[in-house]
Amino acid sequence: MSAQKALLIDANALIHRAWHALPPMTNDKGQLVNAAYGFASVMIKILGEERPDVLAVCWDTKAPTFRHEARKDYKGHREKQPDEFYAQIPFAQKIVEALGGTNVSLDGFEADDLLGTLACRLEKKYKVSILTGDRDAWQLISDDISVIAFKKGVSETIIYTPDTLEKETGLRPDQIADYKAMRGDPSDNLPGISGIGEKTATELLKTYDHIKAILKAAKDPKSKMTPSVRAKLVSGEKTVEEMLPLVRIVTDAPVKVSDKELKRRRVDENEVLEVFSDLGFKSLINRLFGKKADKPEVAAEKTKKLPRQKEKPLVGAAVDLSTLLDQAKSEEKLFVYLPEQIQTSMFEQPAALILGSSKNNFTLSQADLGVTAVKTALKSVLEDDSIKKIGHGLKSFWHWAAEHGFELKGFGFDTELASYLLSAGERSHDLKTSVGLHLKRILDDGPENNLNAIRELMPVMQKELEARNLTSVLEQIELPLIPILAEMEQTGILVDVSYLAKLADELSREKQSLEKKMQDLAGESFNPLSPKQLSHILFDVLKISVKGIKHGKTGISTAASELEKLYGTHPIIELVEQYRELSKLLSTYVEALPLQADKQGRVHTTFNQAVTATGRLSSSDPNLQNIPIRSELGRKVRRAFVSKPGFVLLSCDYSQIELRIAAALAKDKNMLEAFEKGEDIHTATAAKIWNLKPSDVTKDQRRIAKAINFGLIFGQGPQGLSRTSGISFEDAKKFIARYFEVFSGIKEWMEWSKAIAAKQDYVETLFGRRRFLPEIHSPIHMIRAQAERMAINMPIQGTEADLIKLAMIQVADKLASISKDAKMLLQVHDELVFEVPEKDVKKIALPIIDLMQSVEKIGCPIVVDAKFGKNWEEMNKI
DNA sequence: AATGGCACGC
DNA sequence: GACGTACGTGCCATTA
Repeated sequence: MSAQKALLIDANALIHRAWHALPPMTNDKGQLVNAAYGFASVMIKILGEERPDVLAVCWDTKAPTFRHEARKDYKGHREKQPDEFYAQIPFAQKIVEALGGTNVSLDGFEADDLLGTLACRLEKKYKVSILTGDRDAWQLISDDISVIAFKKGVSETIIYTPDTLEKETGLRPDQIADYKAMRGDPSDNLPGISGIGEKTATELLKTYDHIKAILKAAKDPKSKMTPSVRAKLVSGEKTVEEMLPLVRIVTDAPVKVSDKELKRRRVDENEVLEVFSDLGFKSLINRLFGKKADKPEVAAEKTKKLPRQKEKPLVGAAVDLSTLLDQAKSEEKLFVYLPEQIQTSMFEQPAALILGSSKNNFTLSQADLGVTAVKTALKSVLEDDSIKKIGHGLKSFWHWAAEHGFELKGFGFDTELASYLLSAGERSHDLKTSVGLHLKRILDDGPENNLNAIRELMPVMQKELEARNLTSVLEQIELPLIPILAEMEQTGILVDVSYLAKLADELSREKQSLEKKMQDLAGESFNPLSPKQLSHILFDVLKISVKGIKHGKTGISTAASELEKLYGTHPIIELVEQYRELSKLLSTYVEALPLQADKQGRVHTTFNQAVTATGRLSSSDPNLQNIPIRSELGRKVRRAFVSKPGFVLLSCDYSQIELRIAAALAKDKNMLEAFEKGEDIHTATAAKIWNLKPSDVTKDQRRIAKAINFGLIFGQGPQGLSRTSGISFEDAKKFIARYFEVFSGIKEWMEWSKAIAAKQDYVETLFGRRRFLPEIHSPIHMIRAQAERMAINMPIQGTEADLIKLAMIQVADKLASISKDAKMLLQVHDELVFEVPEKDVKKIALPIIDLMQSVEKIGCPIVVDAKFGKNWEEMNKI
């Protein structure tokens, strides 16, 4: 039997947060109830999550505490809140009672001390969690006591155990009081030792373990402390000793309540109903009991005036679950909405689910999900491929389903993806925006309204997709891709955490030595990551010549491309570049990745399917599509991505895919010919430009040809070419002219693409995915030119995206049939990464290569290179 | 919290 | 006469 749970709450912290976080809300009696409302909302949420057996809610009292007596100015500058705030405290206390909890307070002690006392007492019998806003409670943490803290606002929480505390602060719970005594606490008006801040205090505790040892060492002239720190400590000793009893949380306050009294009582629904309806909290009633509130619960003072929903659709009437699921079965479709998707604050519904048929809705509560019969019924529908799911962002729903033990099947329509296909490049494809754009009205808040909006949006969007020939892109590409991406995200990729720790050590040391070298050169200390400070050092202090250097809005640019021009003028330039690279790799990858890994050491990215303007995926949290590869140092980072024992990573990438697509779209004879012969494309290009035999092409000529080939994909001009390949503007112009003579098909296609963009306002990929380019008509040259480059790039990049997405669908299917252990892990635009059993690499790689190459006949041969290895850096060709 | 600058990938 | 290669994400410093 698992241990019983006790939940202790710092009520003052909670209600203060709610008071500040929420706009004024008045109920129908004219009472201000925002703080009580927020308090209740968080209580409900946390009780649902924790389900504690003991619930004690601790309050400060008005009476001065021993701390005030010791220091007259304790918490001296705390702002007094208006009476409307204090009036809500009794409301909150009533709520606690109704929810089966016990209010605890004691004159002369703060809530913290009561938490400490109760935690220590209950720890023997219960797993104790303390919900609080401030860090003082960290000192109470133990193996059996954890602290739940609010992260931002109150919507997210973070749980501290001895381990996580150590990780975040480097300190043990018993060092927290010492820390605070030295550092002080501005919010309590406690001074601490002046000159000892966060860093020094932590360092000292790490070195000397506790305050006594620190003070002792401070008096020892032979100690390793710097003289200034020593001096500060010696003069601050008295303050510290005065502080210590104040910062220590009391664990033996004379609290009278017995353990038995603290046991959570059965919640009397009628009592809750009475308290909440008395306060006017209709939505909370709704949340708890699933009953419908007729009106918005409280008349919030709206800051914005919004037109309301035009008319309430004649759907959405509530029915019971089995009726609804039967309807779904016979209609072969099911509308779904996950309320947490739009959870913007703590005050909305906790995780539950709304289901809909064509005419009815059913709201599933968290509690419903605990019922076996409900789960069974749900499973038969969610896992039925023939019952098509319709929702907004079905990938999230897949994850939700997986967490609850369902394998979601049947992807019928996704309003988010539809919105993306209809207007890729829009910043947001959220439901509110879609409703505004396609239904021409404002979406009212509330999960049911959201589900109803999805139901209303679908036919409208289907028509628009049909009109733009985008139905097949949705049905053949985007919808089937959903479960594949979801599974890749769920699987994650293994990172070698201990290797990264070593690397972090090595790089930090290197970073410090660079810092020192730069300081010596500059003669003063500065932050090389601050463009302002850096440019001051370079151009004012060191007086490096600035000829030909760009001036940005804020001053002289210090971007790498600009610093390159200063190469050789001063040794510091090189160091700055190294320093930047190092910091970037450290902060973005080496230090960040281990924090993102799960217990098995795997990191799970999110593949965003509705972000890019061209149809590509993007990856975030963490972004695994920009793992370094080019520099020596970067490859060290890449090495951290590894396969699990007995497996290897397999990487299959499309070779020169964008250029092949360009050749195919343009039907350019010469370029297609080069690809058909299987020649090295850049050498072949050079050979054709300069009328040479391929074997006579020099390295430099190949390099320039390669630069032009790349430039083509981006719509680059002579200026760009001269910059990227280091040739003169005049030469660049000549080469480009010659290039277009040889590859006249390419030139013609580029002109055609710009023209077609101007004619129809959009361009499209081989599969019909569109990007709208209204700027193509701009009278401003620069804007128009930009749109023209997009008109060239999008069909190429977008076709690539379509191709690899189609390949992923086929490969995922194949993979399932040839190996149950092999997994697809990542997509990096032209590359797919798999984790496969070591012994089966070839058996698996060959069909994958085959599928990727033959996914669509585009009129140009498609070639896939495959490599495998124990990590993502050292890989061998297959 | 939002913005600009910079750096990483394809 | 001017003319800055497409598409992304994340970190840091700065400003508000």
